[in-house]
Amino acid sequence: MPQTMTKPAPEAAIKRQTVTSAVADALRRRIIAGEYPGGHQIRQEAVAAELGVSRIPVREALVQLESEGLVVIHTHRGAVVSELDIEDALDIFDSRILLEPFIIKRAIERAGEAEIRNVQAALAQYERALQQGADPAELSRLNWALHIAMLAPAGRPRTLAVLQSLYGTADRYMRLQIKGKAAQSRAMEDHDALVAAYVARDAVAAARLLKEHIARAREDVIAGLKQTPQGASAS
Amino acid sequence: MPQTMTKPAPEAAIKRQTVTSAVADALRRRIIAGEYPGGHQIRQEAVAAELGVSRIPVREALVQLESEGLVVIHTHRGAVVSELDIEDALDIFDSRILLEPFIIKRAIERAGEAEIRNVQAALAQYERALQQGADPAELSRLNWALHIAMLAPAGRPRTLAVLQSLYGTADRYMRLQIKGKAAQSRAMEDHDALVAAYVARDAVAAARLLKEHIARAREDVIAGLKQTPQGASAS
DNA sequence: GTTTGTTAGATTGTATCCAATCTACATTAT
DNA sequence: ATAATGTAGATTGGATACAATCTAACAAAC
Repeated sequence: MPQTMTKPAPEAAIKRQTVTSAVADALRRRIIAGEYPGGHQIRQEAVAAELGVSRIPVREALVQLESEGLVVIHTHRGAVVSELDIEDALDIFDSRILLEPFIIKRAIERAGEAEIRNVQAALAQYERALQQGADPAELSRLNWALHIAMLAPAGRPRTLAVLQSLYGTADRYMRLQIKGKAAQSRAMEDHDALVAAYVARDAVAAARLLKEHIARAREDVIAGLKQTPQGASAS
Repeated sequence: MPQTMTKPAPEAAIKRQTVTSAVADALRRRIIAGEYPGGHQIRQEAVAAELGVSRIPVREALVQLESEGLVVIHTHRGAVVSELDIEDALDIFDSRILLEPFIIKRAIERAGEAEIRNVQAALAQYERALQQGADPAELSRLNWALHIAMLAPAGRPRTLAVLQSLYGTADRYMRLQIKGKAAQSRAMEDHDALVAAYVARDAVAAARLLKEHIARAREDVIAGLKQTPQGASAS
């Protein structure tokens, strides 16, 4: 009998880069950076020519982005970068406030030493970037990486995917806030306290701090949306 | 200065049926019905030939389905129908338990007379179908329509979309349970009590009942998964 | 007998081309 | 002048064709 059992599931299968995913990354970056502001029409032909590919991968990338909530596709009329109004922001942040504290409690219960160290490393990386004055895109990426590091040990990949999508949708609108010095220092305090509770394995405190942290981010984004009703483009 | 012209969209824009969306519907139906069991490889060419279309809309439909969690696409190796294990089920139902009770509270606060009547109508339609012995697909559709009718007045379309996706992913595995007479009568009791609280505008009671209702569905699905480790195909 | 290299077939990824639909402008009738 | 209508250009949706990659079977070497 075959004792040389073929591995039933490698489980670390590499996700090879394809043109479609590369285009999706490029478009996502442009939308989040504000290069394509809300309401902007994305012309398939233009994107294809600019990136030196055909329109097929561009279209498939747009289908992906629509599922992420970044664009809306109207049949025969193309893809438009979706706009976030205050209701949408409340929608997104309320869901995060419900899901993330629950997940972090479970994560703390299940996190091993290695996971704890990952969280500390993610925090250190974030603060280092902050001190070095990294650009908002990098800061946002590292901020979310910290959240992921804290939440991932819960072993809830589907909920995590939902959260990632929600974060990505609101990300554009957090950039304006993330620049403010006041918001930066407050976020840093939040993170320090949160990671401290995490390392101490105080699940209840961590859940409460995370909830408050997200609530503050929500207020920041809403305040920003109120004074900037429509997405201002970044030249 | 534009004062408040944030809403130029008619908001009832029809979503014209395209071949891609038709293919997505067909594949979704087959997966949910168990015609394509978990682990089944979906061959683009075969689907295209069978539906009389080219492979392009099939590919775009698969990208959509991947975002819904129904399939997993491996580069150069095709799309495989995703399987639900017990961890996934817990993942999905825990998120629903967190989100739906919150949303229903908000919905009850904002529901008008017309929305209340919609809920009652959805319940009546569900129970009528149950008495007439409708097939599981129809029952599941009406069950979810009832949930949507109760949740929609909250005005949280993004959260609702998330819930729809979560429901759709677990839907396949609820079919087996939905056939059982015991589960059916219990679900009917749940629905009756829930809609009664909804009509009485008792938000707290409705949230509690909904939470318990989803928890019971979760237990049913988990029990089913335990005795049927892999998705059994429906001939 | 096991393992490694090779090669043919199958399957997916992408480019090119054609058809269907939309948008904008010009024309005409009221 | 205004509104309705028709037509041309632009843009997206879909089909066909080709290239890249994977899978599996087979041969050769240890």
